[in-house]
Amino acid sequence: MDSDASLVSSRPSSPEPDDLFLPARSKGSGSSSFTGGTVSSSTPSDGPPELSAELRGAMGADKKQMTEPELQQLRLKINSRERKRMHDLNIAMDGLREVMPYAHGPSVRKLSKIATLLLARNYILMLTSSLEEMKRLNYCGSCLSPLLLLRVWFVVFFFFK
DNA sequence: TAGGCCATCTGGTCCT
DNA sequence: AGGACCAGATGGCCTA
Repeated sequence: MDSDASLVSSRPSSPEPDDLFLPARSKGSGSSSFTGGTVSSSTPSDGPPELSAELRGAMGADKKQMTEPELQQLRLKINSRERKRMHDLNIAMDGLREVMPYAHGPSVRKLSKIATLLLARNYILMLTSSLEEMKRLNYCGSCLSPLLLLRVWFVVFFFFK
C-alpha cells in the first residue's frame, strides 16, 4: 500500500493501480480491464488505440522502436505522475476544508469537493462584504467578532439548508 | 437500486 | 523534450 496515497485518499480501499495495471496491460492494449479496480479501455474513439503525444515523443527521441516493456514503464511513469498530481490536489482540498466554517470531526461526513469550493466562495464573499461594511461604519475591533460569527453561521445555515 | 462522489487511466494540449 | 494540466471514460463505494 502506498502510504502517501492512503494518507490523502478518502478511499483507502482503492486498488493499488500499478500493481493491477501491469498484468492487465501485458495482455495487450486495446480492451484491457482490471480485475478489481479502475479500468483503462478509455480510448474516446472506437478506433484502434493510439499513442499519446508523450509516448510518441519518447519513441521518436530514441529514433528506435520502443519495446513493449519500455512502453509499459513509460506509461506507469506517466500514470504515477498524474496520481501524485491528483493527490497533491486533494491535500490542498483538505487544507481548504480545514479552514472552512463547518463542523469537523470523525463523525461528520467530509465535505465533497464541489461543496468545499462553493462554501469557500461564499465564505470569501461574506468576509469581503463584512470588511467593507466595517470600513464604511468605522467599527471598533471588539464589535468585529460577534458580527463575523453571526454572518458565518448565516452563510453556513443557508449553504446546508 | 439509482445516483452522487471519487480514484485512476489515458490521450491531447500547453508550458517551460 | 519532458512535465503539468485538463477532460473524458470507467468502475468501485456509499447512501437514500
